[in-house]
Amino acid sequence: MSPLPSDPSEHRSGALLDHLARRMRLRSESVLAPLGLRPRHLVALTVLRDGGGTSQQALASTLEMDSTNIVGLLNELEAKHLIERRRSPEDRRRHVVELTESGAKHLNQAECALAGAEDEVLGALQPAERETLYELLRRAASTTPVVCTEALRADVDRC
Amino acid sequence: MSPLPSDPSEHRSGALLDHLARRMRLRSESVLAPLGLRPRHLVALTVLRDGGGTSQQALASTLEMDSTNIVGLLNELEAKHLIERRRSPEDRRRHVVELTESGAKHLNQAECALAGAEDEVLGALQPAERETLYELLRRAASTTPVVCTEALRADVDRC
DNA sequence: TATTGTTATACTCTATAACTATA
DNA sequence: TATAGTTATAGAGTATAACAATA
Repeated sequence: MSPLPSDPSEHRSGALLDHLARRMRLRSESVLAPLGLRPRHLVALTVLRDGGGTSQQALASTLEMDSTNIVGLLNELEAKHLIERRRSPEDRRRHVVELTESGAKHLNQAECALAGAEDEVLGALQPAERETLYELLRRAASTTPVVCTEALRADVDRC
Repeated sequence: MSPLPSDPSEHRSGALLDHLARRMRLRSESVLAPLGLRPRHLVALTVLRDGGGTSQQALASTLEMDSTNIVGLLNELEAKHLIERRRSPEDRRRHVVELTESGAKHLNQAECALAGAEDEVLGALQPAERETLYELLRRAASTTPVVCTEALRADVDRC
């Protein structure tokens, strides 16, 4: 029993994505707990490593999270000295958020620890297939889709 | 800026899965709201369509959700007459949960409506690539991974 | 005694609104 | 007036514990 659409012509990936992400998250929580981190922390650290110093608003936009939740998230990471907040010299309203050296180290350690969780969740796929999956996910995630709720709502009328 | 590991040899898909699933979920909520459904409902309906009549415990195991949350979820779906609960004749403790005709119809309608959301989130991929992605996700989801928290926790020591 | 389902409850995650400071 | 960040708070999602019915 698994969440697959019965009509092969449909092939909606949404439910599958949701399901696998949940499985991965449940296992990641166990793996990251000893490090004092949660999956959400890891996503933020990853973005900061690859995106460099950005404002909190830019971070909120990238993660599609409410900026109020970014505050608490960064507070926790800052308390662990994994990130740093500096006032931007150009615009003193902005906080430039950057990964610390310790943050980068902890991120690498966490990613290594997560290999086991991923092996478990993606165990049905061979290494080459996992690589393909990674590449597809990476490309899909690299674009920031335009949010247009009204247009999406209208879609339901077609059905 | 996007959540990609910087070291190509790592290729951890966990954060990417989390990120894309979140994007999909945010859009799905908008699409499903007019139908009175939420993403979680759709996952359950999909499993029921493909898995046939199962007990609530089996459903909890498949979805890796706590069984107490299954109760509320099914209550909502039953109130909308999208699923039915029947006492199992063999074991009167069990509730056999099945999709109603109306439930199957609403599920198809919802999946059709979700096409727009998926187009938005997976817009960077071509149709053939989306098909590949779907197939990989489907195969990964079709196995129920063994939950072994202790073994996972031990992984962190390697890093 | 063990299992299925349920209720009650607490805890976490997330979003909305109002506030401060800078522009 | 508008923007970046923060705080307070309410809502949804989830898990833990105790219970009822059945095996």
